[in-house]
Amino acid sequence: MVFKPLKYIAHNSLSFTSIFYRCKSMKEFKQAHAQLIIKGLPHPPSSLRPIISFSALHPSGDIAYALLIIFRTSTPPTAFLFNTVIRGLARTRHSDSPRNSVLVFYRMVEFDLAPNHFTFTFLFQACANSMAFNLGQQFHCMVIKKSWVIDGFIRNSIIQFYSVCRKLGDAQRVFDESGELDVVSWNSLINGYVKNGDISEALGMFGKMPERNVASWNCLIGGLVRFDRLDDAHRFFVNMPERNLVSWVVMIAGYAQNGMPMEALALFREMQLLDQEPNAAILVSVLSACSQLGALDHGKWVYSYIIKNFIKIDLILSAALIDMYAKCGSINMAIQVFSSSLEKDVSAYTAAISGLAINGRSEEALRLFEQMKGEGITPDSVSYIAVLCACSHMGWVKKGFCYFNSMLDEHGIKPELDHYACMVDLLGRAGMLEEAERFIASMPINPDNVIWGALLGACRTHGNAEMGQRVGNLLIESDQCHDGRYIILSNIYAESNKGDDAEEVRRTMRRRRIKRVPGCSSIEVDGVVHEFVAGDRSHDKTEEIYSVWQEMVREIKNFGYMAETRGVLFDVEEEEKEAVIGYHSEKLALAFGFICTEPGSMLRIVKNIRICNDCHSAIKLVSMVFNRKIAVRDRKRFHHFEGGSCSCMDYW
DNA sequence: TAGTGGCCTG
Repeated sequence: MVFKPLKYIAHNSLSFTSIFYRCKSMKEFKQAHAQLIIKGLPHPPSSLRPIISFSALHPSGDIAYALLIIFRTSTPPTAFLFNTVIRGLARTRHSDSPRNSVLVFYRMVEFDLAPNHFTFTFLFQACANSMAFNLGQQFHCMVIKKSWVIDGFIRNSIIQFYSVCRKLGDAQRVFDESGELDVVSWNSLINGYVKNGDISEALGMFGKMPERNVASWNCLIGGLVRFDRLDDAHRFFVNMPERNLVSWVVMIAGYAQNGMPMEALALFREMQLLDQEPNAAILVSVLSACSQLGALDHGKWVYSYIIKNFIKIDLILSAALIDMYAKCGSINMAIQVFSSSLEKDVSAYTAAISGLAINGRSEEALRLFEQMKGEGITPDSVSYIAVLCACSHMGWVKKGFCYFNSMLDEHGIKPELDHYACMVDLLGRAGMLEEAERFIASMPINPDNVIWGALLGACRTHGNAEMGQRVGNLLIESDQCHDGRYIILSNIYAESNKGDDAEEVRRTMRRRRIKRVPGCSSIEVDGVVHEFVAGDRSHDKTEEIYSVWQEMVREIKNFGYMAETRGVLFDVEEEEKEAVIGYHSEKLALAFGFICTEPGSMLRIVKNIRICNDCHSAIKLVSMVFNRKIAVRDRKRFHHFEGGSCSCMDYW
């Protein structure tokens, strides 16, 4: 190991103290400390303080080292030093931390050092951070029994502790019994109600607060976001007297995590216009919004912002970047970010594996999965979703089952509903419908509608009307509000020439007032995301879009394009059916892309539902005839069209 | 992000 030489040579303990304060990492720090020891210099209290503070509190610190110094040096320890170690343990959200905090606390007592206000605040924090209810309760009893004066900090730590442990009755009692409450007491309790699922109580308390600070508003906004009340959250956000970085994080992350990526980006833009510097947490949410939208230009901008501003790419940010590039269809860039990360954890690997899988590079995905295991990184339940997804996209049934079985056998990971859904998808796509149904029957947990939905989709793909009808009706009755299942069932009927049954399903849908979520495609041009629905005429360039597409159709018809009208329900002439599917949203987005971009450049389209057969074959031909690379991301995966073929090899 | 410290919001 190579150590950088010390910049300053110290000759007495006091000058060492100033060196300790300048250290940037634990490695550097230990090197300086070693010099002090080698020189045989003493550890006066003034030099012990920075030694313990650094080792116990610095992000690269080493709490065991701090304890070793306390116990091994001849200088008698002080309550401050013990408090610092307890504080360090309380902050680390590690499962051992409360137990270790208590052990350190007992050693402190053994040294005849009396705990003080700081000690208890840190101990309650440790218990809260690790949800150690019994332990925290014992400390609460101890404080009362010893008639310890409970100051504002201790009281608030106790309220916070009970709130975090979801013991709202206890938290409320401490709150009610205290004569002197401050804004932090209110915030802790409000947050307790939010985390406990009681948003109305939280709102009520917020209304009654004698004074509020920015954290009070943030607590409430965070609560509303948790309850999917994004509009209410935004109203509070707009009206709050002042905002801090956390306010922006709460709101932007709220949008990004609730499927409102456009709103997340709009708010991020507002933040920039106000010259507010984003932090890594905000950039992670912005990247997630870019992933959802497939907005590669926005994502690239975030990446260059990170580089330009020397923002540290930690494990979370690195996984977010990999995910963004992969979900925007730029898989090579995703792999580049992955390869250049110095540190890789299971999330980074999983983002890369899943990225390769959805981009049709399943072999590499599985190779990377094996490499990850080879590096000694244990896969988690999410990695297995990515792996099963890779198998499913290629129809690798046998391999899929091998991995599925290895989850429990090799890593003790119990398959969850998502994994079973992947397996049903794998069997269903491969046309093994009977096997898929038997697999569902053999599941040790109750199958949910996602699983039956996967089977229903497969019934349509493989034209099994009998099973489709059975599964479709079961699904529709168990969840009457899901529009997609009605559509698939009616399509199954339509495709097996049962027009009356198909129409009946549509009638039921209308009777139950089920609103159909429209198929919607977006394309990003010059950093602006343009959205289209089927038959959309709302765009400024509508006339041009339609005429360009008609021209393109004429062209590809010369190369054998025939409109695939099998799935179109309406009882109309063939020509009209062509018109219905002729303006699917992805086709409009594609035509718009042709208008606005240079010939030969790549086009990226994102669709909210699965691409239909007709669009798939039309775009294949467009890629060949017009010599364009076109990437279409549908609900499940990417289709990379080039030279007349698709990366999915027509298996999707 | 550590300097005799502590409670609330991500």
